[in-house]
Amino acid sequence: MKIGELAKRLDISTDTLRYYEKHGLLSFSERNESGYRIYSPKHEKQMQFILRAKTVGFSLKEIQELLAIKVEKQQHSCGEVKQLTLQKRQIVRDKIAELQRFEKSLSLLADACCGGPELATGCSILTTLEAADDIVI
Amino acid sequence: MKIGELAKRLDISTDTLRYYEKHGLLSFSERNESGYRIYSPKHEKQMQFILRAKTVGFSLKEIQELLAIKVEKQQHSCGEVKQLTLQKRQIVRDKIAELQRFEKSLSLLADACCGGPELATGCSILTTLEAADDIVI
DNA sequence: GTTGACCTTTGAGTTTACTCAAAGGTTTAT
DNA sequence: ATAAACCTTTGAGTAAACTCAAAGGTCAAC
Ligand SMILES: [Zn+2]
Ligand SMILES: [Zn+2]
Ligand SMILES: [Zn+2]
Ligand SMILES: [Zn+2]
Repeated sequence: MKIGELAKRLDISTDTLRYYEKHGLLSFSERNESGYRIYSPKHEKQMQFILRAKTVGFSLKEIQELLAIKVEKQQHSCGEVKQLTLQKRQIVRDKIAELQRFEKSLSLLADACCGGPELATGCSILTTLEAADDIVI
Repeated sequence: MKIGELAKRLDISTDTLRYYEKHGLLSFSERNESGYRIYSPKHEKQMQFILRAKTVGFSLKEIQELLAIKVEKQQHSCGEVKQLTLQKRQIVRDKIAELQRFEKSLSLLADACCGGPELATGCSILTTLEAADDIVI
């Protein structure tokens, strides 16, 4: 299978496949006489792992760590894998918490503003952001 | 007030102040005979607006729009300001939703893994990410 | 036998918000 | 007078994950 076909099957671009190879995520493939990459089902499986890991929120760097464990399963423990997963979850939770603070502040701002066609001179959103005391957060 | 003093008062770096000026967020200041930037309380107020807007989640680009409205309040309506705020809130909500999907998937993965010192050969996290059918999401 | 759809590589651009370095001019303190 | 602590500009680097362009080789079809 050449790169175009694999890309179509995975619904990603050929650029992405070359990018993953270059960055150590996708194993090198064989090349035919013309230098074209020739992929096997093993490569497709590996890509599915990568894409599934992305789906659950892992970054490419984190996926690299998972892959490193995966190819040397004998050298690693369940605990290591779980730790990576829990670490990631904590990062995600922290981001959620920050965004929820944003959401709350923005809601407070929006609720206090009439949103009408009046001039923005007295807009409570602007005046709140100007205000010296932090009402917002 | 020179740049170092303003930076200290705002607890940001002088680089950041120059960066904001260069990118159209902070108004140009006067310069003294030596070419040093000299800031007035007006500039400090403006920076406080910017920093407060950042605190509630606005990006620098969005803050530019807010500032554009703010300096020409007569030309703009409350509705415009509220719309920017609601737009931002929607972006934030979408991001939260995505992260919550991540959080759920990661929790499912973590809960299914024993996390012990066993070899990772049978780790359910790895096998789930390998699996052909999408149990995860 | 040439068009068009593939494939190759290298290198640069995108986004966001800074951060740092280099090379130099100015002010303040001793 | 000289060292330390400021200030200036320009330009480059960072993270993350691609994405695109240029310039060219390969292959199948008509
Ligand atoms: Zn109003
Ligand atoms: Zn308003
Ligand atoms: Zn286990
Ligand atoms: Zn496990």
